[in-house]
Amino acid sequence: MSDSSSADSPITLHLAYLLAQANREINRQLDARLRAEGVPVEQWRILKLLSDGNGRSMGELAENALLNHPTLTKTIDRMVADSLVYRISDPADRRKVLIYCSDRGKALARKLAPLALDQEAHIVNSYGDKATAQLKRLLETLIERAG
Amino acid sequence: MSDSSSADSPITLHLAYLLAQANREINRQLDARLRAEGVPVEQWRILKLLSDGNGRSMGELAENALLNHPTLTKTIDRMVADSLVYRISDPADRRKVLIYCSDRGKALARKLAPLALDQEAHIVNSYGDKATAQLKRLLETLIERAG
DNA sequence: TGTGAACTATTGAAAATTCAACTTTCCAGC
DNA sequence: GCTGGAAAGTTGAATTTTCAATAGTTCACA
Repeated sequence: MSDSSSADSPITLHLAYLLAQANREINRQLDARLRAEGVPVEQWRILKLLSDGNGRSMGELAENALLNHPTLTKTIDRMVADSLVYRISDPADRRKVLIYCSDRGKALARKLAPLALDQEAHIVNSYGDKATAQLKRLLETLIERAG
Repeated sequence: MSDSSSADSPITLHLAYLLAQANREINRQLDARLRAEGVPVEQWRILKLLSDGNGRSMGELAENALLNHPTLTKTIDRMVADSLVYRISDPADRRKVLIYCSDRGKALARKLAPLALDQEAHIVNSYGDKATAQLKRLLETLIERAG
């Protein structure tokens, strides 16, 4: 009988590798569009998260923007310097700092949103409506399980 | 009628975001296991790629290890310092540099492979055999289309 | 055969990220 | 009310990554 337990599959078939590869490619495309407007993807994510719901703590933002705390602190520093967002100490818990989008930040988010949607539309276009929906569903449940 | 074209979906539903999130989570888990052995994921990928086929050029490796050239050069520098791999100028094209795994590197790759497989096994276990296979298939074709 | 364009890899400076330590604030239990 | 431990954010040093420029090879073609 064949011994599949010792047949070590190439890394190109590992789930972790496939995810890294797909992520790299898709985010590279998105980054190219956004950088043409002078905005790195991390900042786009933050702007979009805030326009989905303004006024979030650093911890919440770090979690959702997929950044760890010190990185987020420094990214927010840059965005504050660019007047895209501002900090306000949370009156309900003064350990926390809440981040808000400025008008300038909101305007930028509105300008960038179509770029991101258009990129996704292009993918859906060449990849298929159903396949994309299915992929999203699978990713959502994977994240849910893994988290 | 409802105007779905202007309904801007939250970023948590964007494909690029879902991929980034899933990738972060799965790779975080893998990284935790590998770092316990003192090896960052990038180095694991390189070791595994070389054990799948020894003697690759920097360009080929960069492509497959999902690293850009200068980053790979410096990563290989570290691995050479640790005697995991070595460089040989390609006799057929002296612009190229071929990377080979040392015996030490091969031994490390053999030691690490079960960790990576075991992690995947855990995912398959909680996530389901079919769902995993389906996800992999979708990712493969997405990468193919996007590339 | 020799010249210039394209390709491969590396380098050094600049920028971003990470790690560990630190400050401030909150809260549970005494 | 105090006190000590936990939580939230920030900081500075060290590491890593990135960008732009460089050096060495190869190849097409005049």
